Amino acid sequence: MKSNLEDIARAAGVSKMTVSRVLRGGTGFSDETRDKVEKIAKAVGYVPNRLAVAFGADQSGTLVGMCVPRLTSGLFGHVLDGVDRALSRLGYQLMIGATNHSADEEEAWVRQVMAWRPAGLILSGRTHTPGTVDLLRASAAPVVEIWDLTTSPIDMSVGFSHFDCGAEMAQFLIRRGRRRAGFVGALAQTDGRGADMMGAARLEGFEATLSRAGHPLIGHEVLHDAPGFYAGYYGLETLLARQADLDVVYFHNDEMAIGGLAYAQSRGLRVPEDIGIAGWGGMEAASILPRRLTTTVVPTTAIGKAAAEALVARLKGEAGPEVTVIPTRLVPGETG
Amino acid sequence: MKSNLEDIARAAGVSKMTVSRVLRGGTGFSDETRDKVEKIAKAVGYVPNRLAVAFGADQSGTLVGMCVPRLTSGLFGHVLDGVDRALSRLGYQLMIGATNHSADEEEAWVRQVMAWRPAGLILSGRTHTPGTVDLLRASAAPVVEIWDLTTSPIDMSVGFSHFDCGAEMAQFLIRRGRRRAGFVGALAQTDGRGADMMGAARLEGFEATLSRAGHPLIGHEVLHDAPGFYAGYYGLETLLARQADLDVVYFHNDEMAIGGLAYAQSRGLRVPEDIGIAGWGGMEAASILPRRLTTTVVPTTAIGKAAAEALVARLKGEAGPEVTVIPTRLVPGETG
DNA sequence: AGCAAAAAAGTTATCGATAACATCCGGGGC
DNA sequence: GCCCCGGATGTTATCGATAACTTTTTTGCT
Repeated sequence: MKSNLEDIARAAGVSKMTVSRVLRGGTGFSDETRDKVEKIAKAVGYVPNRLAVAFGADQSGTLVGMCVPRLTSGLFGHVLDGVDRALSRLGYQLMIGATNHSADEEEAWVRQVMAWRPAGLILSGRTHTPGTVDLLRASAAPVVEIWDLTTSPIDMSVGFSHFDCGAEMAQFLIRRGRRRAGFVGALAQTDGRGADMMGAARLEGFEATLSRAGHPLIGHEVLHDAPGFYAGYYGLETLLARQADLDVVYFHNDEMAIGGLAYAQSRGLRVPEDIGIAGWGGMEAASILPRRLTTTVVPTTAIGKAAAEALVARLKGEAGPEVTVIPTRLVPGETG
Repeated sequence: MKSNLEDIARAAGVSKMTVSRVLRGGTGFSDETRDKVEKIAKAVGYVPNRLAVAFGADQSGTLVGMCVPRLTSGLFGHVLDGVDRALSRLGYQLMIGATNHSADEEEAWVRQVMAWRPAGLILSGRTHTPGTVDLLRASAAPVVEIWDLTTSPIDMSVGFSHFDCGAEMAQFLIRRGRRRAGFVGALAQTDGRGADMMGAARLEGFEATLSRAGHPLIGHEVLHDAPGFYAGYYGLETLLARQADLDVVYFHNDEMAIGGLAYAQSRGLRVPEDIGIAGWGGMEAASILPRRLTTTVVPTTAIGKAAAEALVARLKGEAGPEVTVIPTRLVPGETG
């Protein structure tokens, strides 16, 4: 059923080349020829073969690969949306993958995708295997690393500093009079190798700033579990069993913070009077809560959009920015 | 930097064909040749060119296109995750797109993707433009329609019946003694053409069952807004302004139901004593609530997995099931 | 009319992998 | 010694679009 340029050319009594020129809207043909070719192309339902075009050019031209840690993350869903809106409007196709927080899975994905000769890639995070870096450097495709900012990106970087997020939250909580802070985090899924803590830089920034202010971190609990509601609930339970005298707890993300909030309520602890709760990420659903969660809002869609735009600029030969900072915003709320 | 079979062949002193045979793990070469070729391929960092393979075969072989209404939807994020896990394990690549609830945008996306000659497609919903259907029928690629079940799918269908979801909820609420039900929904984004109500079949099933039971739907409010927390909040406000005597309200989804819950609380209405609230979808974050939301849980990941498996079965020439029903589950909760 | 210039159209080569077919070579059977 | 067989390897054609180039036709001008 599929027809190609030659079929149309034969039907129109012209050459393939003329058909190609007409359908790409170039010049070098008469109005009469154009009408005839366009009519036939429409009649036979011609669908161009990008495989052939891409193969001939030895690069896909309009294929962009994007890899995120998890497809089920609300935050990355919005990043993906920002990228998709910006790219699809310009005729690019998006090939996606998930690392499940494993650098090895990322390498496997990059290897698969490179076989399609993508025009560009968007990766999440700044930690990659040496094999991944080799693959990327060997190709001419521009790469945007999003989320964690890198001062020395492979190519380009769009995001924010997790360290600064943690530091800012520490400062804020100290200003609000908190003196005995704890932290509840989550481990990324292991993959044989040691598991990294997710958003570890946030804890570092938090801890360093607390120490500098003279009120060091009292305790922390890192769960080996998906960073969701239940991990927050049980994480706070475990942490308080060890350190009952905390006056504020900083959570890995809003879902976990909400879980912590639920635990505090179940124990009869008043928030924020008895204990403060702070999250991170700016989860939409947090607006469910009767009182606004103290958190850091991450402009996810803007990151996706900026990443797509930086990539496209580079693809068009313009000198895109090497590092784009998308500032996060601490939202005071009523729980911290 | 990129090398091809010929480079390796030259270095190894053999022909391209022999290299191809070795790297694909076939037969017809000596151990000595295999070792030499494999060593060189690794040394030069050979990455096969799937563009060339796909082009030669006149179909991509391992490229699957998937289109969802919104990338930011938590439910579809999980569907996407189910599909990705099932497919990436088998070496397929996933090309995604979003319709933003517009059949025309879906057609545009399908047209773009067909140019890549995908091995198969996964679409969401059963409403497509005639142009989309033509494109799909003209290609040999198998198509899985997910989410809404269709009795007459283009090819295959995996999902559940929205009508039945609505009907089941109506039965449940009547059993709980509700007699004056209302509904709050949301319009899909318009695209010039008339906007369809999202999940319209759910309202139909709800309404039909209520009528049959002798307690017809009293009122409904359909907002022209994203189906989120605020739409639920203001939707209930508007509905109650017109019909103050409702004893239960069924919402388009859990986000909206939670918004409705917030409005009820702000008005001093007791839930479920003064008014019942029911949602749909099984949003994870709903577990945040002090009392469990009455809702219908949709097994999103299972739908994605089943869709991927049905597609792969068809691609392997097996006769996959035409229609796969993934049952939803009504969760009673304490709000309805 | 004649001729140059521009417009319209055609030809050829190319991209990488692979199926299908062709060839080469050594060893065993007669 | 010759022939056949089969394992190892090489050769050719192919897929669709397009860049670069060439040829043909038309137009405009004197």
